[in-house]
Amino acid sequence: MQEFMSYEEFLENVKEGIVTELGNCPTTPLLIMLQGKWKTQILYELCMHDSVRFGVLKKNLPGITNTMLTNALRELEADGFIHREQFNEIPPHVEYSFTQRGRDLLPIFYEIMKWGFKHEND
Amino acid sequence: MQEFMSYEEFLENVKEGIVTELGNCPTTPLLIMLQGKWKTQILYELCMHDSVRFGVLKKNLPGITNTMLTNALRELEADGFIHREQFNEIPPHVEYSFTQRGRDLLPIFYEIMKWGFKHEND
DNA sequence: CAGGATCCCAAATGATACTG
DNA sequence: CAGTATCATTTGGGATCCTG
Repeated sequence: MQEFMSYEEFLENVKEGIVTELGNCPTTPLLIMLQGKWKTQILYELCMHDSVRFGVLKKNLPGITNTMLTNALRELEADGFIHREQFNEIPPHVEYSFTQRGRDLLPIFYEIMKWGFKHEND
Repeated sequence: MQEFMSYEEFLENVKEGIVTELGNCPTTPLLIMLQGKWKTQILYELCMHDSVRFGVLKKNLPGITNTMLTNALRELEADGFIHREQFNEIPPHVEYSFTQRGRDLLPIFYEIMKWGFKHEND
């Protein structure tokens, strides 16, 4: 697998307008997949726990409804970011965790947090 | 100004569940500001040009309407990401460009592109 | 416990025509 | 050229009640 350009190369290419060649906005598909009011918060919660249950997510996301949480989880699963494991015990429960595809989002969240930190007083 | 933790520290903190302490999902405010069907595409276009005109944006974003483009630009301006400069010549035109706040989004876009590159064949 | 099924509403998006 | 104004439509989000 070929290496992706470094950030310095990226900046250089942007400066010269070369990045456009990479395609029609390669950022878009991911950003579309992350749209929806709760998805990024859910992913953030998953950053914090190796594995997390439906009920815990609901408790940690104040205001979310069953419907919204279920929909968001289903879509995140369909997009391959998270993994769902069902335990048919008594009482039954479900555990959600990152796939590798999902875990690879961490650098993005890191940069977003970094931005937030730098501009928190703007 | 205090330095933000390194990515290695970030991963370590995530692993230990410490990142939560930083606040209630510091990623959220930014992600909310970037919501809307066209905003990230517009910002991407701005990455490519130091300054870009309304008409050029409209041409490069196939399918966008005047209304949507105007709304998105107004909101991006209100959130401090872009700068609007009006030239009252004949014919009149308007140039949009990044503020520093907007330019600081570049590392995020870089990581998003990197993710897209890694997972383009998933 | 972890949802599924409905129904409803507000907001986001969009098409079209017009203007400083 | 760079928008406004208006109206129509789609979609996301949510409340409530029900179930394997």
